[in-house]
Amino acid sequence: MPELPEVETVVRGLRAVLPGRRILTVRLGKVDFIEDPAALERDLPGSRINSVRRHGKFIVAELEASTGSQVSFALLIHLGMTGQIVVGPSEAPVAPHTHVFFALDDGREFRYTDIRRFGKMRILSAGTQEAALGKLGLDPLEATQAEFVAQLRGRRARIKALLLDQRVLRGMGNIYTDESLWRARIHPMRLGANLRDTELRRLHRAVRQVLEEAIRMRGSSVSDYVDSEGQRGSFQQRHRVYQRKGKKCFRGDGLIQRAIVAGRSSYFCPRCQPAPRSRRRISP
DNA sequence: CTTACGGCCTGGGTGC
DNA sequence: TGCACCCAGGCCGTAA
Repeated sequence: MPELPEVETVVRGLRAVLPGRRILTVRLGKVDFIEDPAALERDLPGSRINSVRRHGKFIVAELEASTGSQVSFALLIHLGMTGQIVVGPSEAPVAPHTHVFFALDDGREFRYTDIRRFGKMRILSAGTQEAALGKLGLDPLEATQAEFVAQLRGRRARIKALLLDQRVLRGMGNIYTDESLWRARIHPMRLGANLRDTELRRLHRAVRQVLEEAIRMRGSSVSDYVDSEGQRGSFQQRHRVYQRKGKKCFRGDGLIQRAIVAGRSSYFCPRCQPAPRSRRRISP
């Protein structure tokens, strides 16, 4: 499942091959995950890719319309759960569930494959970019400790839900949320408002460490994630809690538990990550 | 306004 | 062999 480190790895790969390239033709398969397929077919052919960047879990390719016109727009891609982008020779065999093909001016082809089609693709004109991306919260790697703490302090939702909320922090998903909470020794059901500042600072450090290490290891390949060169990541070898239910905690004798928190399966060590005092429903 | 929750989309994996 | 069921991330509607 592509989260921040996987998307960052894909973006770095694309950045090595796409800037300067021109899109010659567009071919589409199933289009139900594309906001406006006709816009892709209309605007992309002849356009030039100026840059590629990551915004949370989104990939943003900045484009310039065909020769001379100077009109700039962007292609926004979200990989969802199973989205993959590969840039390679146009004669390479086509993977199943490949629904987008861009022929590039160096003879290669940009392909988007997405088994479940939970991904999203849309064209952003200059005016709509802020509306599409402005709602997102802090980048967890760019946020200072003070900004991070300020964003979570006083919030009454569970810390797991807050970390997953893209309006609070952009880019965290289920894996890195659980791994960060384990490192910070914070139970996923704790409420933001009940965390001490020292705990929030510890969490900030844990989030940064986990994400940075995961990026160095080119992400986690749990099921089918591969980067733009078709390479798997290796951070799954460093997972301490994710999908380790019943196994021994790396820090002691605790056994990793699984529970649904914020509607997501969550893994944690009940010994290192003490549960909040369960003051349940007080309804009459 | 904030939070919680259920449902929806899709299809591979699992278990019976 | 078949098939019901689970699950994933984001989003939306609804309720408290």
